[in-house]
Amino acid sequence: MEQDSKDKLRDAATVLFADHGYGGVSIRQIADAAGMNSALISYYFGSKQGLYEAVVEKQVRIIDKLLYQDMDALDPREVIRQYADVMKQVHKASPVLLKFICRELANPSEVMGFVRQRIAPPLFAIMSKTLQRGIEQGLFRPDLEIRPTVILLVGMINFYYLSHQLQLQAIGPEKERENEDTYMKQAVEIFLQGIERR
Amino acid sequence: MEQDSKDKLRDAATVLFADHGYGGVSIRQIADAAGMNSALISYYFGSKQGLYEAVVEKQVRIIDKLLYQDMDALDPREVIRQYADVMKQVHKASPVLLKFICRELANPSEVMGFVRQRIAPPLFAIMSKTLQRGIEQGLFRPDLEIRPTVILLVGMINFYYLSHQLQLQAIGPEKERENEDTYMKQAVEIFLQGIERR
DNA sequence: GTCTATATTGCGATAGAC
DNA sequence: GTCTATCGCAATATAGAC
Repeated sequence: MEQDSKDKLRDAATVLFADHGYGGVSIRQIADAAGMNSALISYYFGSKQGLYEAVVEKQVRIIDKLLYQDMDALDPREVIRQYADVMKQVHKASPVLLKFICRELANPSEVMGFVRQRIAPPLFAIMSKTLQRGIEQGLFRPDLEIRPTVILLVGMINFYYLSHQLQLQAIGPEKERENEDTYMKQAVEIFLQGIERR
Repeated sequence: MEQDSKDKLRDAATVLFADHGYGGVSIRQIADAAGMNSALISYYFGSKQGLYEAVVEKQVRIIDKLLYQDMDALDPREVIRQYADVMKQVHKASPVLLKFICRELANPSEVMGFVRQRIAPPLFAIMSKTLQRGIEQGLFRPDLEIRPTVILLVGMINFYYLSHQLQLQAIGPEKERENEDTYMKQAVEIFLQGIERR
């Protein structure tokens, strides 16, 4: 049962850290949620921080697996559409990921800078290249500034999921099935029309 | 000196809470940073939580003051341009605001849901109305879904500031003066071209 | 591998002197 | 209005039994 106990602890910790942050959760709460003893955290992970690192490590692996596929051969517009689609999968595969990212935006070293080091750079590299190709092919406006445009694209795609965490239904009924598909489709459309050469 | 001490405590707390979150800071750290005694926090604010509420209250007041002006008479495109401009001012007036918002996105009730209750609703109301007007005037694509488009706009504008907190320079040199003005100008341009009726 | 028990540290809050 | 001293509690981590 050794691996089983370790996994149970890490899985329970993932949810609790996502919801309450590193400092907002005690090892006893985590152990209780996992149905284990708190001493096992030191045993398996060395310390509370070691456990946190194990949690983050697993989140990063989910992204790596989904995000970094070959996209160089595709039409640049298709890469952008596919990015939106992959992010949908990422957030579905790991509904808590965004909470960790938010925490890190608020405090880039809550425990370690995993977004800054492991997530953002490869993503920005891919997208910069894609925009550059689109400009060279005459698809996109030649006056586009690459970096701001990448930030814009990434923000557009991900902010939808951020806004969801706010439970904003109260401000106006979310229309029937006005769901992530509606949003993504329209966001990508607006972005592509917005950067199109004309 | 009474008001002075109170202000010093709240100001020191603002920075620390922004950087480390509510649970990540002790009242003793706050008092030290303010050059005051920790007992004064209870004296002035009743409790640590009372102090946190005072900090948030002040942040909300900064936004209220800048954001909610009359915009009904303007060209809808102009409202969008002005929104980008006001957000520039907001983030300049309160560089820590975004950290509080991020924390609340990660944990909608760190201590209280001020974004959900006090910031988001009026903003969404204004922008929904503006888009609606633009569609009626034939300026914007009639097939726009209002709600997703508002989320898109708000995300676009604010994600730039979020990305700044990541200190992403390493991923490629930030070009000379490729600053917030460049970003805002281009983001608004792309958005407006993207939602334009054609 | 898992438990109990505990050592140690730091927390928020307050009583009371000045 | 500000300080010192301290109470009571909960935290992490660990020693040692099983």
